[in-house]
Amino acid sequence: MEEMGEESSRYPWQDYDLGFGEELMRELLDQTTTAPTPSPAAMAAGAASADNSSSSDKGIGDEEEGAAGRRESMENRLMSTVYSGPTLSDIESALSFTGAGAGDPLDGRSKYHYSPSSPVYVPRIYANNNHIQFSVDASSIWTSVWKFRVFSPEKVLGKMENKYTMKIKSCGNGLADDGYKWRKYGQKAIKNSPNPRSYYRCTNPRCNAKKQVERAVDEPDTLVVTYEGLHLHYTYSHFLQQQTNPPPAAAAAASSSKKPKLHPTAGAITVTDSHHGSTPVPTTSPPSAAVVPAGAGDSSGDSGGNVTADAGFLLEHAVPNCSPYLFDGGLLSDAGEERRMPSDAGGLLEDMVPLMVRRPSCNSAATTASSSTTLGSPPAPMSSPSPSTSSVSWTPASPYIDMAILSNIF
DNA sequence: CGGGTTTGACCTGCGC
DNA sequence: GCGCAGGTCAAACCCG
Repeated sequence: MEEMGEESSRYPWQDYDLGFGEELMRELLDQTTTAPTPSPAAMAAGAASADNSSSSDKGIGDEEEGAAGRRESMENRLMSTVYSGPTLSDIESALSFTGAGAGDPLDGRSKYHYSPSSPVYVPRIYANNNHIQFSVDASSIWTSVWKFRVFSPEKVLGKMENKYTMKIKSCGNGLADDGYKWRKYGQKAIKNSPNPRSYYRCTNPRCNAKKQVERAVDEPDTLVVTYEGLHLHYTYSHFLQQQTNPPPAAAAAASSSKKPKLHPTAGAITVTDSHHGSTPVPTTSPPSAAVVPAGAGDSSGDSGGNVTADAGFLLEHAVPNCSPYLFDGGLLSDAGEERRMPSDAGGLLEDMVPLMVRRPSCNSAATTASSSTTLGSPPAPMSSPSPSTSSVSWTPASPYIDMAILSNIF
């Protein structure tokens, strides 16, 4: 409790930058700011739906829906072509928990506000230079700082670039396992930084995903991880998961015998929350749902069913729920309809992005999204307060493929 | 022996 | 063109 006060002052907010082109950004902001309101309410409603599923997200009037629809359409346009980083709802979902009596350090510039009564966090959006910045109040949750940036559309589309950076609070020397196997192919001293940068490449031969890992200069216990490229295959964890979904114990046993040597010195990602304090999460094992079944990534025994998301990289296991706004339903889902890949997909292309980014199965009703080329995720209000819907339920039958991404690939 | 890491060399882009 | 810094390569090494 006390330490959280201290921690929260260190990381009162989690910001998400989207480096869109200026013009697009302006357009989006126009849409956003001129919308007759509802967004905050809608968002709050969506957020609140974690508890009172469904009814709240229907409370939006037609007028508001229209405005929201336009905005979402624009957002969809942007996001479907540019974005493949962590969705806001991913993060927000991960952050969701009750009883956050946080203050609001960004009141002046915020557009959407944290609702004290809401069990989850309501993102806010505001312009910051050439970036649209989202913030999720995380002051009383944990000390992790997430930050991602997607570069301008022209870069992304033109060069298949797809970068985003995250800061991950961790302890120990290890790296968080994000579900993929990485091979280190280089290390380089970086100017003005005492910490070397390590270069990793996905071990899958047909995948050119890469990541860079370095320690933050000012925060030695924070890892700065930059992902680049797209994964064209399942996560390692997913294969394990598919082994007939063994019971957790068996799965854990199986996984331990096959545990890949990813980062031998890995410590743990530690996320501190006001309820449980630091919760180290093993990072060397495949964080598969089979290994870390629903709830394993959670607060292990968190009676309230509140997700404390004690694994920085294991968000999908900790909190797979989705909420239906902004980067989630509005931006990243397909008109409220789950897009499913044929079940004979054969294990390809389920994961286009790292675990942290992906969205596990969201099976609830949808919001108003209209885009058909989205990354993502069937919108799902956070109707389930428990973290029970983890990647366990995310079977090959319901992968999410962004057609925009596919078009870039092929 | 296979797979991963280490590390110096090499390549490339960019600013001057 | 030159130098610098970041990114990549690949041989040597390590480890289970």
